[in-house]
Amino acid sequence: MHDIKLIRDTPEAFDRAIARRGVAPLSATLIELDRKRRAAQTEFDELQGKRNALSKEIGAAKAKKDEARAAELMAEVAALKERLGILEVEQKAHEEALTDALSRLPNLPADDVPNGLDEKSNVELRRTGAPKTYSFKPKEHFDLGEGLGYMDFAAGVKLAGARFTVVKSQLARLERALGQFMLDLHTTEFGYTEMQPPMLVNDATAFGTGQLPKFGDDLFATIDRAAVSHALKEFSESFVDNNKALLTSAAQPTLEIVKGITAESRRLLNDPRFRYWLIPTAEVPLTNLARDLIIDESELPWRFTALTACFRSEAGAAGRDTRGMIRQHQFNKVELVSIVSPDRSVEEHERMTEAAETVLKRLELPFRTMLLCAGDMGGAARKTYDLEVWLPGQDQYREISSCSNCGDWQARRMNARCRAPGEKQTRFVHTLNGSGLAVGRALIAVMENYQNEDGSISVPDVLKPYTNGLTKVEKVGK
RNA sequence: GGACAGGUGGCCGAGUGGUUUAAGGCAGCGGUCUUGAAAACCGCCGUACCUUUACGGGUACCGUGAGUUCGAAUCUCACCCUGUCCGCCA
Repeated sequence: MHDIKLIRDTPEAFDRAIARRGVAPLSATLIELDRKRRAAQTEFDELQGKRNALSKEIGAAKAKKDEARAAELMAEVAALKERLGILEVEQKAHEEALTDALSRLPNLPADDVPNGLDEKSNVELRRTGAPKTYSFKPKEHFDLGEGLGYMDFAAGVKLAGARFTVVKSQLARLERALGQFMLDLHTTEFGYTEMQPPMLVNDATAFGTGQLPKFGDDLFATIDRAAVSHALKEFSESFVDNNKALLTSAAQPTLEIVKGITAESRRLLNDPRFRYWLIPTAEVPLTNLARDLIIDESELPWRFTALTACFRSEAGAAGRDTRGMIRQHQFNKVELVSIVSPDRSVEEHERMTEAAETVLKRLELPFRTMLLCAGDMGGAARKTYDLEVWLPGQDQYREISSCSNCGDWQARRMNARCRAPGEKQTRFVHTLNGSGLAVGRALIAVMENYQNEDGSISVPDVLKPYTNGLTKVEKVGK
């Protein structure tokens, strides 16, 4: 969400910045909406003030038993009423239109973010660790997984559908070890507090981080069917009662009643009260912990980490990465979230990226750090670093982490503020999030980088404390 | 799922149609007194928006939304949430 005051003050700069994200100039439209909104509000406030003053006089007149004066004043107020009603509706309409327009715009890129509209313009900042050389041709993770019998794609399809996988046995253990290792690293060495947040969230939470209103189609949603049934039953009973006339007069009374109840049923299934979104990342619940708060700046930074399942519809990715478990509807991820005062987010962004990089360094996986260009960032971000891990089976670097500084863009949506000790003025916090890391992809990276010629996978040293003696993932039995 | 109670500023808490401009207290901040501290006393102490060069002025907000009224924290309706007890449950 953007600050309309800032747009008002520097419209050209705003248009130039959103142009870098491929959005057409909008400041003129927004400013005009804002002008109408303020005009309505100013007049409304004035009339309301007049009404309040007159009402008070009525009270005084009545206390003095001066009914004639009271009646006179009441007539005066009545004259204001119509205009007041119109202005209220106008003000609300302009305000909603403005908020809606503002909440659909992506964040402005930071000054040091390169221009460009897609990943071709991303800038490689550094490479860490050199890809190993293999005396054999490295396999891709799905061949390794199926060869071991520990990655069952057919079972995933049977149980759920495409883009679901069942990971088994020693590989499942290895994935769990990866998650534990990451959480331990972030909590003990980087000061993050481990959390277990809800994986289903409401509309307000999904709006706060920017999934709604624009990107609802990328999410899975659930409905509380029992609650819907209950509401529908209550509706049906009163609906039939209220439409008894239909039963005797209409040509097709039953049809009319069925139509009414069907319409209500359809409405209830989309009622936000009964709908929960499956989180696409733990960023969503963790960041929203700050929603509607005024946090004392002495408490900041807040640093949270969580290992959760993440759910994504991958609607825009048809045909991409269909083999294997690179791109799944459900995957595990350790997420990092920081809530900081506005003057600290730049340094926190570097720190968070370092935490994510440390995971790959300790696992001794080669990777490169990318600075995303303006057009390739997510809507909430003002600046993003991607970590791309080397996959010898695929012979390329693949994204495994994305660390973003969102500035105050999410904070404005969430109304998340902070206040310096002794200060009166509140400021919007800055929010940051990063994967530390995507656990499913880390499993793939370990498999491909630590594979042996016989198809077994050596366990990285740093994971050995977590695997209960297992040092090599290999096929057991026949 | 059943029964009851409740939702007021950072916290506690009064307030059932008009001097409420939300009492009072706690916490916090400033001051007087004191060598210093405590106590006592005095003062300040919610958020957002509109307006003004500024000083200032105004409006909204008492869980949310609608309604009644000249006027709503207060009355009406719906919804949300919380607590307690009972039932069921991983």
